[in-house]
Amino acid sequence: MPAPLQLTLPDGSVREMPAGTTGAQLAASIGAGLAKAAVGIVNDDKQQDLSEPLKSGPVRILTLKDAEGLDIARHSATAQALAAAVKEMFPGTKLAIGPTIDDGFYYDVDFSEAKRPLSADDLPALEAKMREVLATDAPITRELWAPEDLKAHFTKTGDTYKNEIIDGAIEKGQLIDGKVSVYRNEKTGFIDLCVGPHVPHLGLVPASFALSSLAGAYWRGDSANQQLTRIYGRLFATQKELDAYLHMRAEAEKRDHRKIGPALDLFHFQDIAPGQAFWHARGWSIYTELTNYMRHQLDTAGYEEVNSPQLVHKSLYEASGHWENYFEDLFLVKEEREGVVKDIYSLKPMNCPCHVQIFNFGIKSYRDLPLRMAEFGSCMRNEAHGALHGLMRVTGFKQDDAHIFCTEDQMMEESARFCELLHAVYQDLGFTDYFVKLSTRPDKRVGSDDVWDKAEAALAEACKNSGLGYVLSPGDGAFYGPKLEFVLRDCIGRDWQCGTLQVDFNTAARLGAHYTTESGERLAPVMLHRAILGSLERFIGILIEQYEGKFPLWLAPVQAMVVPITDHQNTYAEEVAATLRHALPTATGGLRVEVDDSSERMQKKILLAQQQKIPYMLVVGAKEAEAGTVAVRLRDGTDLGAMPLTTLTQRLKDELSARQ
RNA sequence: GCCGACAUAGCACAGUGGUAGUGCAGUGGUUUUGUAAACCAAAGGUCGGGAGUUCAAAUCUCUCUGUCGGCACCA
Repeated sequence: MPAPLQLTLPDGSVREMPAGTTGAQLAASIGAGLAKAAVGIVNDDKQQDLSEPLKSGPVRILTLKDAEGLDIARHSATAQALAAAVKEMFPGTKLAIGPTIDDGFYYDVDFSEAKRPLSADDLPALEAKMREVLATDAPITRELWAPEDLKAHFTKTGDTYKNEIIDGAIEKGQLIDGKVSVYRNEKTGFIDLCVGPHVPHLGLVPASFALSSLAGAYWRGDSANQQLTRIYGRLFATQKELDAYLHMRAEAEKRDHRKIGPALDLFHFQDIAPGQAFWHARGWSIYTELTNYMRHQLDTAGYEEVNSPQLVHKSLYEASGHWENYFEDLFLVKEEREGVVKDIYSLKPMNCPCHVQIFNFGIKSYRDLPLRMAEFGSCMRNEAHGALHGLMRVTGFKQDDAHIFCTEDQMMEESARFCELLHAVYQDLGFTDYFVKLSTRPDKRVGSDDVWDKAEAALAEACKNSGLGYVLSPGDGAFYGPKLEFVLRDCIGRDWQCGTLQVDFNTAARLGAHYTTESGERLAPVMLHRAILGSLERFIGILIEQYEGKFPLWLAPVQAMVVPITDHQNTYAEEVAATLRHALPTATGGLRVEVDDSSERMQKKILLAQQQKIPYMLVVGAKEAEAGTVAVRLRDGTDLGAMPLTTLTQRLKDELSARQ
């Protein structure tokens, strides 16, 4: 007689059950309600099916209220309902993989041998079919198959991608006693390869889901492979949560910088210059303020600003390695004479090789290091067309770019100082929840492994010293060195690299940069490539979404709108505007004040200023003109009442310096 | 670049083979107004570009460009 199980419940109590007890039996022994709601169980820190026997140790029964339980339901929805529905409605399709994601699930399916491709119009019917499958409440049972038998099965059903997954599992030694787990729908016999767990019966998958969109996706994430059709779905425990999620998405889309930007007259895009913003006066004032702010920050931190050429001979990029690594993305300019190409130049795709040229001018000694060289240089990259995305991913952009030339000994301190500066800047700009990615050596790279070891260790150490937690992203480094990426999130949850710190032991040496050490040796300096905002375009895109266009006073394109009540106050309004413009300096000149002298009624003028998200509305009527005051109304509707201009100026001055 | 979709007035949209529409914005006029939309009028379009089918194309087909959702890429 095997020893009974000792099961520790989440409340700390211990329950003794006979050996062989399953999760389902445990749930039933606790309560009928729990038994009905259970979708899986965590036993001994491992998720498993309710049908599996338990081991002694901690147990936690999962329902849709647990994140893991919801994940199981999402998993069953895609693998058992969506997959089965696709196979039934579209003969000839081949199933690939169907994992869960943050808000739901997707399934990748090969439609190349189906009668026609899947279109978004098919989603409602597909979703209805899923609901039919779920409504059968079919039991889902786990089975272990010999790999060869299972491969024969999938060969028969045409799902040959599954066989590749099985082969991969064999290779990685992931079999369970030489077998592979599958899940079977007991009513239809549909079988999907899966490690599980799954809900015990389909009735437990909530009806609160929706197929949301279609996309292309490469098999195994490799563009050399077949492209599959990815079907996305969202699933939550209750309809209320699904509705709340969809509502949140709809609200988030209103913050989209691609909508707000043109609506606020900040910038626009046009076919004649894909991926390059036309910056309007109002958008450019933000650009100017931000650049000016960064310039001050860099100056204080001991950087010197330079400017390098726009169009550079290809030999520089051949020497740096960029020609080989990014040839496709260079904008080339051919110099032709009488039909013969004499020379090829490239629009500058990044500043670093040019900065090395400046470094190389004259002999450098260890006394010159660290040398911090900054440039708000204009760069052009011919990005893959499908990659372009508003201001976030563009072909033409400027960065708050700088390269720190330093000795190996100085590298750590410089990295720490950079992380500190970045943090201070992000705080000023209202970003506190950025996250950090450490991207390590890619397959295609230059330099020896021990140099990479050193560079990667330096970045990890820098994070540690600055108290930054990071996510490791293996293989995502630049070809010349590893990098820290400082990532910000846009309104619809997409992540964008903004700041970066890269340790480069290769480029300086490749381009012949060196300095004389104390002992008279000639050594190549270490280069730290770093940016805080990253692409100004991208950063402004993020800022627009962060503030929903309601910029803090110092960044606001129009900082105050003077609203005369009748045209008798137009002259006074102009005087007020002129006084304020002269009273307070900004990066674009004086305070950015406009007067709405249109013949609209005041109510309409306020509405328009509000829609333009102008922080201050200064209403002037006969009373104000008489008293030499303005009636101050804020963007949020607050009425501060009438005040003398000097009071207002002080208030604005304080607000500007606080950058709020 | 790849898969799927989309492109109609400045903006938001309607129009599925037979005379190109609505609202807002813009323009002209009237109104002189106290904290989120005054009134009237006229105007505004090579229906993204090109080719084709048809008596006839915004509408169907092909192609190019751009955009959107993803994938891949991101120095």
